[in-house]
Amino acid sequence: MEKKLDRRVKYTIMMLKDALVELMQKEHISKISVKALCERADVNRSTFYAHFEDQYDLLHSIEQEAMDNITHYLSRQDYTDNIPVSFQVLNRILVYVKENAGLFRALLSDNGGSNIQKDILKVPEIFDFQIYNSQGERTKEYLAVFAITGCVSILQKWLEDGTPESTETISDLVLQVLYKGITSFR
Amino acid sequence: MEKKLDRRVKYTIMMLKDALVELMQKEHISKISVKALCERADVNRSTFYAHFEDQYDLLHSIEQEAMDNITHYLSRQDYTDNIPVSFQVLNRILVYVKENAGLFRALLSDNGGSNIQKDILKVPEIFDFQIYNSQGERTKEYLAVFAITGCVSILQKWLEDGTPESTETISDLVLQVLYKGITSFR
DNA sequence: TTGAAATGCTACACTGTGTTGATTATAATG
DNA sequence: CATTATAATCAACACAGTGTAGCATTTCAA
Repeated sequence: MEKKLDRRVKYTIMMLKDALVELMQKEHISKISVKALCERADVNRSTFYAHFEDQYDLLHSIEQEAMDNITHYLSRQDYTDNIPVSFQVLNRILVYVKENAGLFRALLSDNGGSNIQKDILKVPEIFDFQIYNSQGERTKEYLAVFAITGCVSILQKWLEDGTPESTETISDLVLQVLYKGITSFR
Repeated sequence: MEKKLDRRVKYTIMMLKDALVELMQKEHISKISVKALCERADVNRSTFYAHFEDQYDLLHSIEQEAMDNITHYLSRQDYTDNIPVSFQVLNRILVYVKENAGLFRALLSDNGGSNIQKDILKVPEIFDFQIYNSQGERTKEYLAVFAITGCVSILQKWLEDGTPESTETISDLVLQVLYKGITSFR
């Protein structure tokens, strides 16, 4: 962790992050130039390069911050259930996501680059696949990527459409399709 | 459909497509300059602009061609089973994908931009969700994106790792996790 | 063989990049 | 408040990729 006591630095970085999230609502990260980003944030381009290498570096910083918030958000939970992800945990995440819909709409959309999906996969507090020890290692890996991308895609659509359903509705939907499969909806 | 009888045009476009697929094995489409692409393809930059607007235009053309091949590949199938996607259909796709592993590794990887996933979603021959008419429209949409992205992510991993498993193994895995959920693997 | 079309070649203005050094503005400290 | 440290701004720079244009050259199809 870095110490950023200086108000100027915090303000600059905040402006840059907000600007990137805004721009990423409409266009892909690769199409966002450092120049346009700085103009939107009203920050000098030299200042940008003093803090980040490029847009992707800034985006990664935003993703990191979001992931830290989520993990911290989940730090005090109980692991009583013997399932990869519980309703309680999932719904708590969704509440946080919905509260920061703009941010996650940018991070999870096609405009992001989908790096964050792999980060989510690595958070053991969310998905616990150790209970599938009877399966081979590769099968577990396949199940993991299937589960996380499937869930994230539902969140993507949910966010793109303006989170019309409640977090509980989405949580139930995700858990049912994940555990029981799509045929359980017949 | 356009007619491209001239050998020169076909050769040029083939070289460009091959070059882009090659470059996309290692770097994101946004990082591939038209200049580098043309150098790799040994095609003049002016010639490139005579056919395509930019890298993305060329990529879209490649995706289109691949989708056309898949749909044509599936044109003569029987719809006897009452399920969204049958083993027969899925396995036939996987055979085609495995035969063109390099191409689909590029198209389906993070280096692509994941446009093709939405194209796949629109092919009614692959996923038939009409049998879920008892469900609400939004639920069906959620199930569809969940199914397609989950399946594609498995294919991505399969391709990245060099398609070590047989097409039948992957087909079985996909259908089981899709229909019965991950808990069926306990 | 010949006309048509595709490709190659060169040059051009334009834009964004990443860096540098000097200057201004502002935060932190005693 | 005054001093010091440092962050942000500004102007300028070389560099690279873009998209376009005109003209020369090569290749194809008839």
